[in-house]
Amino acid sequence: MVSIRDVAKAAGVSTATVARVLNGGTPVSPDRTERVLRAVQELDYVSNGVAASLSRGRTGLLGLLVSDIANPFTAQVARGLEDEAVRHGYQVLIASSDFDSEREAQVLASFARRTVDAVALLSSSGVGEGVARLIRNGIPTVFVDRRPPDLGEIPLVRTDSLSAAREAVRYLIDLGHTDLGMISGPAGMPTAAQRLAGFREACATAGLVVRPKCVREGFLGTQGGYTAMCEVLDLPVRPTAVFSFNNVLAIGALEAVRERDVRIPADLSLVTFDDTDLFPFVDPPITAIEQPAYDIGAEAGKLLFARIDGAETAGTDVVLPTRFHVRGSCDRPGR
Amino acid sequence: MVSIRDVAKAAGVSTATVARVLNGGTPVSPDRTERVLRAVQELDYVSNGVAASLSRGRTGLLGLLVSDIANPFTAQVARGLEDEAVRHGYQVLIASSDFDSEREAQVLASFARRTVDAVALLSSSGVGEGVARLIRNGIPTVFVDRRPPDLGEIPLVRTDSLSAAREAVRYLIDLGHTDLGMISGPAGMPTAAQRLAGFREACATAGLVVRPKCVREGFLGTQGGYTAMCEVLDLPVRPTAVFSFNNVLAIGALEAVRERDVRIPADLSLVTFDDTDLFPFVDPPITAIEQPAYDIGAEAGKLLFARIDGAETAGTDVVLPTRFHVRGSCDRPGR
DNA sequence: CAGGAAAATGTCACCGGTTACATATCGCGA
DNA sequence: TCGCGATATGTAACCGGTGACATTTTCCTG
Repeated sequence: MVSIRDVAKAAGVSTATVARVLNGGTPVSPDRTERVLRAVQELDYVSNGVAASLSRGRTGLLGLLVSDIANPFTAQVARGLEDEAVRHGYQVLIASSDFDSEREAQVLASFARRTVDAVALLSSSGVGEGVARLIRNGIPTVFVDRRPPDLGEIPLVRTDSLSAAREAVRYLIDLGHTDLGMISGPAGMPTAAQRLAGFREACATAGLVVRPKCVREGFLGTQGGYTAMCEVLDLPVRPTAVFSFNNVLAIGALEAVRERDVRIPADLSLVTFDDTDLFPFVDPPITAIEQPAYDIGAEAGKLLFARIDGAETAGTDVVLPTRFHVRGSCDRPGR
Repeated sequence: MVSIRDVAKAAGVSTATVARVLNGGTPVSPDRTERVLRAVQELDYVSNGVAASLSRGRTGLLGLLVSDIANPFTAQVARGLEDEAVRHGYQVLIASSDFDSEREAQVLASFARRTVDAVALLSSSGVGEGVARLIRNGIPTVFVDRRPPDLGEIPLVRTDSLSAAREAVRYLIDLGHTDLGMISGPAGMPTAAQRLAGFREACATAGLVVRPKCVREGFLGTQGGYTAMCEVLDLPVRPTAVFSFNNVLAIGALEAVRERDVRIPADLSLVTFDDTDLFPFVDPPITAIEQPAYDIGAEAGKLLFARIDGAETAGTDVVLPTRFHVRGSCDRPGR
């Protein structure tokens, strides 16, 4: 492996001069500059970033902990974060946890060991100790989409789940529905709690009673949505409208619906959090709440780089707007 | 920042002993082991992975260059690769190139600088010089899905695009279609060439003439699919069936179809490469060729770790099977 | 042409683990 | 008790840039 010393020797200069030529900063005479560049060329020298990181105390790495990078929402967020990172000369280390808190802890520990310069967290549970260590080590951290309750001082980038859910459910209620159900997310997940709260609020405001059996906590993945929807549809009396926690669960829910020959929207109205390119083309087109996933990621990146550049970001929550797409999956009940 | 020397001092041992306790290998007396562990605990010591990487000459990083991590196929591949990486104690550095060859070159250069232990390439163009440098530096490399023509010796993990396309198109022909169109991908992309070749082969075998105007080269993104499909649909005589290069283009194509009130499958049959969770629920359900994206990523990982472990992998191409899902987007022509 | 500041360049300690090698310690048989 | 191999432990060079500081060169002023 050819090192900076080899280049220095070949060019007949000191390592410092080589570094100066390559990294800029202090000027170097044209003559030497050229000699160095030629040596670099001839030796096919590639500077060792690991050594540079060690010396500088900066890795140029951003850690991103997600539950599953294959989830479209997550992937969009990742992309937004990455673009922001690239803008600052950074790269992104992505790790999926599958909502496994042990795995989460491992990932955070590994981020700490690698001394990533900042961490974005888009995952599930508390990960308390892991995050605590990041904080202790002064690694800028931001939560994305959701944040454990006990970590309020760390910034969060999110959408207003509660209001968005409330509005969507109100839309159902305004259509005339009085018996609503929800395919919710895992109880421990803050966004699940918020969307459920929005659902309940809207119902309560309208004076509607929510039957407990109509609210199913789906574990994540399409399978969870399927199971939950099955339970709802197999009730002796079905609700006339269902609100889904996210698009993945909604897809599972659609499977259950199809399996039972339930007609949407005639027999059942459906609204879901999270939009998808294909929802407009589903039979019927799915009414959905769109989250600006890309922007969420980008915003998280901005926050992190602000911190890296020395700004104080504690307590800075960023709330991005949602968009409600009314399509064809809802109708008045009893049609 | 507390270092191994601090721990050594606190425990009253040498740094070597600390390293031995933490990394295993040579045994350490129980007494000292305990003192070290306590010191680690008390000082909240986190080993510096950068220093370790420099010293060991291994980073435990896998570089993954993709065109866009937000693409569902890509994200699945990434996930497969990541799971394999985790199994080996590795993490994945993901970078998107947006098919920009300059960006690709930058990413590869940065992978080289970071001395990632291996690289998986799922991107577009030649990236010739960048890849050449990886090879020169002995960094194990694998292509995923597609490989530039001049780099045959580097292993590739893929599906058999050509046959899959041929079979799908034959399915259309067997339905009675004689005037077929294709929304193809960018000409430079090997998979685009292969799928197009499969399309042409099937047509040729059946003695069908493909009208040049019916084959549109869509640049990528839904927008590209939309534009291409518009051009096809605006022909004086429309083909009766269209084969789409991938699911993203297909979504764009669906937009064009909807805009023009073309009925699928009555007026137009549609088949696309790449499946999606939602295709079964689209109106009509989309007939599609599924690629085992996750497995492709996992397989790529296996190949890389085999190389890292010293195996010779040059020339080892892995071809994974596709699955053809017949749904509702195709019918006999003229119905 | 001396003198001195500015600009260019060189030297080298340092970042923090790792590991080859040297040294110390222990156990056991003679 | 001595001696030797086996085992445990310590020492320090090394990985490859970086950048503070020292030194040299350049160039301008008087």
